[in-house]
Formats: sequence, C-alpha cells, structure tokens
Amino acid sequence: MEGKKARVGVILKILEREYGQLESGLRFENPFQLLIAVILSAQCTDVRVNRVTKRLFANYKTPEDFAALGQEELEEEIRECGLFRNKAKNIRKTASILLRDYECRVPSTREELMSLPGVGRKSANVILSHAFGQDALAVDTHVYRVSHRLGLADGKTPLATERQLLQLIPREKWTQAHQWLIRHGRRVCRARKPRCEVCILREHCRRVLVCGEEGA
DNA sequence: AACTCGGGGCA
DNA sequence: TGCCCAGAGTT
Repeated sequence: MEGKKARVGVILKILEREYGQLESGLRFENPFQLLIAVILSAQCTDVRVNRVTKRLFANYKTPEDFAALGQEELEEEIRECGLFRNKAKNIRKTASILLRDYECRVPSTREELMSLPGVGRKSANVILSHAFGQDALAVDTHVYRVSHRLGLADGKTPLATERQLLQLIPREKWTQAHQWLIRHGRRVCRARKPRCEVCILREHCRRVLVCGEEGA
C-alpha cells in the first residue's frame, strides 16, 4: 500500500507539472448552475453543455425560472445536448423539488443530491467537489479508464474504483486528480487510439506494450 | 452488483 | 445501418 501510494505520488506530480491547476470543464457561477449543467452533461461533451447553458442562463437563472418553464420550451433550449426529453423532464422536476423542499438552494449531501432526478453518484460527486469543496471524487469513464491503465485501480465497477482512488490519493488532491485524469483521458489516454507516443506517463502505464495494437 | 435503457457518435 | 458506449435508474 505504501509503495503504491508513493507511485501514485509520482504520477500525480507528473500530471500536475503537465496540466497545472484545472477548473471544472463545466462553466458555472453558482451551485444551481452547476446542477443544471451536470444534468445536461450526461452522454454529452462539455463544449455542447457550455454552449447551451450560456444561452439558457441568460434567460433563466433560478429554480423558479426553470420550474415555470414549459416542457417543450425547455426541450427546444437544450436539444443540442441530446436525451433532451428526459433531461428537460428531470430539470423541471429537480427545480420544483428545490422550490418545494430546499428553499431554492442546492443540497450539499450526496444522499440528497442523488435523490434528485437526473443526478446519480457521479454527478453528485462532481457537485460536491466542485461547488461545495467537499471530499468526493467523481469516477466517470475517463477517470476509470486512465486510472486502470496506470495501475492505480483494478476495481470492476466505478464505485470500487472510487474507493480505491480515495485510499490512494491524498484528500487535498481529490478534486484536482479528477480534473487531471479527465484531461489526460481526453487529450492523450483516449479510449480508442490512445496517443501513447506523446504520453508523459507511458513508463507508468500497464499497457504500454499493447498500446497501438488495438483499436487502430 | 447486475441489469436495462434512450439516444448520440462513429465505422 | 449497426455497434459501441456513458451514466441514470431499477431490482
């Protein structure tokens, strides 16, 4: 375990040197905006979400605004993010729950966040760590894939991987580690055709020998 | 933990 | 067109 932690420390140092301090890929000014962005971001790129929320938040700002929005009107606004019928439904329902139960504030516990429609464990962790500075590490497929390739985790589910990473990574680095792994996963350690030839972590990668042999 | 599911991306 | 896949929800 201690040896593994040392290895993780080396890897985190390399990522930090390469990428520096990173912010969330989702642009937001307050927890409510992040909540909406996170619901929209399921199976959708941050670029699209940011484009949509920029328009959206110019006209609608509060849970009241969103709860009052018609289903079809909202669908039209968020069409670009895909799954728009479900997402519109979830956003309107979530907004009215905030109105009814939370005095229009976004709750800050994982249980409460996950009870909102459209918010699962991954999204709840994003909100906890990025809007409330709380201890959480969101494991999406990028984090999952990269941490497995680097040998930081071998859990068979995102939850198992989350627990392994929480053990290995110092608490104060959880939020940044999440951002670094995502950035590295998007730019270099891609699911298909990983760019091993430019990877700064290739000597730490379990799969360095097979990279390039698959998906090419 | 294992499953289902709707729909977007890409071959 | 068909295959793959992320992530929420369900059991």
